[in-house]
Amino acid sequence: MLRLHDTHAREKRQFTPLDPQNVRVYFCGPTVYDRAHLGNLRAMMCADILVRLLRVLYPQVTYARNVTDVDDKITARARENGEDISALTARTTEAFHEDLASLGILPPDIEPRATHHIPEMLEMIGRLIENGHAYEAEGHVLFAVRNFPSYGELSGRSLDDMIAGARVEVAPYKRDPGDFVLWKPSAPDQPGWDSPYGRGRPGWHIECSAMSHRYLGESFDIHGGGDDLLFPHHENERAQSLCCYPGSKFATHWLHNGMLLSNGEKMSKSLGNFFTIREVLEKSPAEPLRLLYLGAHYRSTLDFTWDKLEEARRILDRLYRALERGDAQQEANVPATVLDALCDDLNTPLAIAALHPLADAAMQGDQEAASGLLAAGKQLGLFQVSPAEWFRSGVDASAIEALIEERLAARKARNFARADEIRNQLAADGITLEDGPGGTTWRKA
RNA sequence: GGUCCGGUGGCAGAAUGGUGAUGUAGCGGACUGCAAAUCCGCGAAUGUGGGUUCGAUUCCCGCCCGGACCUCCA
Repeated sequence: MLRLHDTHAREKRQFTPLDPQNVRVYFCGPTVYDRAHLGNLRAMMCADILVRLLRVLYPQVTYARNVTDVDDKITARARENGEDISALTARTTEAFHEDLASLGILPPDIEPRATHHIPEMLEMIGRLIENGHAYEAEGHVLFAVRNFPSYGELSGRSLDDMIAGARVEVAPYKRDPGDFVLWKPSAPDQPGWDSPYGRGRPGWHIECSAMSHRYLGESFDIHGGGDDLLFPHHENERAQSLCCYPGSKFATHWLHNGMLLSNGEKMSKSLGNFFTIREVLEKSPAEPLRLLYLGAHYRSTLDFTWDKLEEARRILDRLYRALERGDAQQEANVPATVLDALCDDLNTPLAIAALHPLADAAMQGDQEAASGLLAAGKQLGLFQVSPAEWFRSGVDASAIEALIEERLAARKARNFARADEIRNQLAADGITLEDGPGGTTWRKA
């Protein structure tokens, strides 16, 4: 029994799928003009936790996440780089996939690209013009917000308030300042497709409406993305889709994740607190980053700091140690404490807190607890490697073991000076020794 | 300016109309040749002023502070 906060209702609601045999989820994916940054990762992580949970609760989940591969930022970047647009988007998409894969984020079932769905978008635009929700003006096609009474309902703002606070000049061809572009004309050096309105390219919002419709139908279960997409992107998607397919529901649940800050401020290149996923993964294994994200509820603002990443690594050290000591076995069930936490609006901080008593028991040799811990961690996308890999991969084990042997001999001879010298030498190389009743073990510090 | 969200121990972070999880850090102890790891124990928090209530951290209002969005940023 899953409860999710629904942005539209502004409260937690019991999740009831339209079709319990096939839960359908759409998340807004990346615009592929540059490497993904830590902020982009937040939404992808949120979707990952959601989909992983839905997969244990329902027999089938169809998860679609688009790639926006036509956009003025892409055009501009390709020009700067002196690179073909298609080369830029292909390269960036591949990098995006690599970054997410290293964090254990499961790929979507369907990953539609905007440029492959121009006909679907034009089809929707045509219908919207026909039924009076859109109009042509100076080569543009615009959506008429005033013809859609519940415009603003999703994001909780009134059209009049928005216009009062507007800080951008309104294009003269708009009938209403709130109208937004479905299709816009392309200059010869901009990407474009032939259409009844002339050669042009789609507005941003229409692609998600067209692709969600194509793959998930007129009505589907969950639509998600970052909080910053709520307005205008999701508001506009909803307006387009509902007007295009009267009687449909579009998304029945809306999920929005909070923003990520870096050192207390919004990431920006000039502040020096802007990090791509790649940059972080060059300095840290991936799992601490995942744990850092999961340590905050998805709807709250999350502040990324290197100290938190380090703390996450220490927590993982302890959890992996518990798995090792408890000799965790695969394929146990996820303990109810963890599953219940996730079912309460994806409460990952509570789920992680529930890991610790399992770790305590596992530490004392409780294999059932250790196996439960493993299953729980895997449900959260953690424990992608074995404890042995976590603690001891990537270094020359035989050299270390030789030194351990030498140190053992020194200790037997009560030559502690030599024994400590060896331990300090290994410590300097990032290796920590642990003398236990069963002998000496080692791990990466 | 408009709309919205949030302010919990040193730090992170749950929960709740009635004794405020968990982690991390700190401190003390056990264990250890000394460490590391582990175990035991300790101290430590609901921004502020009102209101509702037998009782508020939780609900309501004001204030202060932080953040997001306001036409293409996850």
